[in-house]
Formats: sequence, C-alpha cells, structure tokens
Amino acid sequence: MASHECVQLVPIFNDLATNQLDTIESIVRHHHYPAGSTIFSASDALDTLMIVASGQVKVYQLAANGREQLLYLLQTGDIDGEAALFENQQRTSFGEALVPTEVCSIRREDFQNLMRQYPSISINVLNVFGKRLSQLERQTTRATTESVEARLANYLIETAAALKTDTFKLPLKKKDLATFLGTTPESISRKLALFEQQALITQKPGKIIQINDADQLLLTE
Amino acid sequence: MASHECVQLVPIFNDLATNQLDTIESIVRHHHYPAGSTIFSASDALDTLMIVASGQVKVYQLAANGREQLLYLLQTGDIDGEAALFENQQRTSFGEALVPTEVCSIRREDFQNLMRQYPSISINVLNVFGKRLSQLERQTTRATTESVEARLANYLIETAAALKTDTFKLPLKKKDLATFLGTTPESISRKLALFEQQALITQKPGKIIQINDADQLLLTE
DNA sequence: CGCGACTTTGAATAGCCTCAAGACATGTGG
DNA sequence: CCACATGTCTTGAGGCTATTCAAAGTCGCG
Repeated sequence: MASHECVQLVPIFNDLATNQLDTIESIVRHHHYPAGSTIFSASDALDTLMIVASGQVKVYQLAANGREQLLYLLQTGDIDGEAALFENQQRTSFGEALVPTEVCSIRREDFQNLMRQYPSISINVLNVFGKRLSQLERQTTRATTESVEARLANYLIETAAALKTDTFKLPLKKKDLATFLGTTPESISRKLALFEQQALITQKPGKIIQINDADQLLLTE
Repeated sequence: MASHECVQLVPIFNDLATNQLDTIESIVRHHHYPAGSTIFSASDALDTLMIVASGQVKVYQLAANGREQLLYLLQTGDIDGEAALFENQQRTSFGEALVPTEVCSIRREDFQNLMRQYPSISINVLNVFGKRLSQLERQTTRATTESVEARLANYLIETAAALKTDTFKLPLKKKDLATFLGTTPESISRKLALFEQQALITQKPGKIIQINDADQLLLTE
C-alpha cells in the first residue's frame, strides 16, 4: 500500500501540505478486512477514527426485535467514528466489509492533537458532520412519510445522479438495499418489476438497472 | 430579559469565563416568537446559529407528498443551525414556536470568529453534533424497523426517564407526536387505549400519562 | 459443474391508514 | 362567569399496502 494512501483520500485533510500529510500518515494504522468480516460491533469502545482506503463498508444498527437497519454505506475516502472523538462512548452500530476492504485508523488522542495543531481539520470535520446530519434527516423523513415505491424510486434516481449515468449496477444486495430503505427484499423485487412494467426502468442481468424515465419515476408516490 | 440569558444556557459555551460570555452576549441578537409562529422555513438562508432561551420549537421537514416529519423538539438551551456554520447552505426544515418562545441568534461570521478565539467551542460543537447524529440514527432505526406500538412505548419510557418521573404531561399535541413517531393521531389514541387496557399505563385528563409497568412496556413489539 | 446464497413469484394475513362522526376540551366574547 | 365556537381527541368501519411464509427459480463462486 502506498504511503499517503488513506490520508490523501480524506476531505478532512484537504487543506494540509504534503509534509503535514506525511506526519499524519506516520500515526495511522493500516488494516485489511476480507469480504464479510466484521470491522466493529455495537458496544465496542469507540476510540479511533476510521478511514476507508478502499472497498465498501456497511454500517447498520439492530433494533430491539432483531431487525437490521442499514445507516450508511461507506466508500473510499469516507470516515466513521467521528461521532465520539471527544467523549468516551460506545459504538451503537455494526460495521461489516462487503468486499475486501482496506481501512486506516487514527487513535482518538492522536486525532485530538492533530486538531489542535491544524485547526482547519476541525472545521472540515464539522462540515462532514453537517452533511451527514442533513442526509440522515432526509432519510428519516422519507422512511416514515413515503411509500416503499417512492423510496425506491428516489434511491434509483439518487444513485444514478451520484454515478452520473442512467445505467448502473446496484451497489448492494437486495437484502441490504431492503434494510437501507426500511423494507424487505420481496417488496423491492416487486416494485422493480412494477417500474419495468411501466417502462420507467429496464432490468438486466447482474443487478444492472437502466433508468428510462427519471422524471416520471420521481413522481411516484 | 437578563443579560447572558442565552449564552449561559448553552453547553457549547460551558468552558468560558464570565467576561468571555459578556463578549459573546454582546454579539447576540434577541427575538421573540408568539405561539404558532414560524421561526424559519425550508429554503431560507442558513447563516445564523439559533439558541432557544425559553419556550419550545418544533423542527420538521415536509416530504414530497406533503406529509410532515417532526425531527426535533428544541427546548431551553438547545441550538439549531449548526449544520452549516461553515458552508453556505439553505435550510431544509421548518421551525415553529409551539409556545411563546425567546430565541437568540449569532451570525455565522461572528460564530466563526468565536471558534477561532476559543477553540473549546468547536470541540463542544463537535460533541453536540455527535449526540444529535447518534440520536437520529436510533430514531431512523426505530422508525423503519419497529411497530407503531413499540415506537410509542419507547417514547413514553424515554420521556419519563428524561423528566425523571412516572407521571407526566405529554409535551406535544397528538398530531405532532404522530408526525414525530411517523404515524397518525388516531393510531396513537388507539395504542394508548390498548396500553391502558393492559394496565401498563393510566391516562388522566390533560394529556397526563402515568406509567405503571415500564419493564413490560419496553417488551412491546 | 454443482452447491449455496440470493432472488422472484404467489397467496394469505396483519397492521396501519383513511374517512367520518361524535365527544371532549379549551379558550373567547358576551 | 357562562355559553358557545373551534380545535383536538376518540372510536368505528373499511380498505390498502406491505409483510410473512413458502417454494421454485436463478446467479455466481469455488
């Protein structure tokens, strides 16, 4: 793995010079997780900041009844663990590598020192927090006020927008997509079939989705 | 209104000395909102930090289908607007005073200066963010994985815990409570009647709820 | 190529929402 | 201080969406 691999990837270190990145890189630890392995669990101590260098991590919670809720899908450059960088807390969620994944971590104490040294970092972290909060607020609103159909339509539109293409491969298994959207794999199958029947999308083998009529899809209630 | 009224209330200014609080108080603006009035709307510019000095503010979003989702209930000492203290953004939610409410505000620019001057503030803000994120994550998980019955039971338990008493008055109209829990006023009525029938709670006139069996209530699925 | 995991499809059910009407409370003006 | 008006809450009946359970079909990995 190249030096800088993690540190360069992360927006929160954006404003720093190369030699400063070197400093940070030297206090970072590298980890590898095979597909399907657990990276952290609820009730683990939360005392490191985690950076995804490559791969894909699903972050989820378990409800009292055992059902799973997918909260975030972390990709290259995403971070997690910022929630308690200054307070002793326990994790409340689980992290699982969906594919082989490289992770770098910084201990809480080291990160606090970094923030004292480079104030721009704390401002960047605040911005990351802010975006995540806004995103979660929207997700909560949708989950509780809109139908499964509307939520799925929205997800397809947003995924296409993020990837800047009309044709893309679903980045998740239907099972995981279901827990993300707060529904079941069966319902997703049915709704996708419905969209296809309405000619709004085309499904191709390999979880490939092609969006034919984004405007109409957005009108789904 | 006394000086310091707002500034003293807010945990993010906890670590500052009295004369520093004076400085901050001098750059704060005071506002009064009658019950039922709108404090801010979605698409408003988000360029001030808001502190609730007294009263109660409901913060909600509107979904595409017009349905309302209550995200937060701000009480004395709570803040809002931190989400975009460093980036130009628009609001995505609405704020409405439920009772006569006093609010103080600090302009983004002034707050940025404060943070540069007193680094402890940014650390406190990060902690506030972290807690709000954790809370929203739990709320999202519950909203999408648990039944209306379980969500209501949980809400009652948590409210009782927060107020440190078994008997309390519901702080919201059923309509607002419904949008908070992602359900309808009718369903809340029915579930409360069910809990009472099971002797888990007792309802008294004036939205007073008495919890008789918290343990059993928590087991509601 | 075969096995296990994922996905699709079907039928039945359950939980929740909608709509509507009546009861209650709350606060206002006379 | 009472009477009334308005908004809020409760209760009932009906319908619909989404879940559950089960079984067959498909994909992809070793």
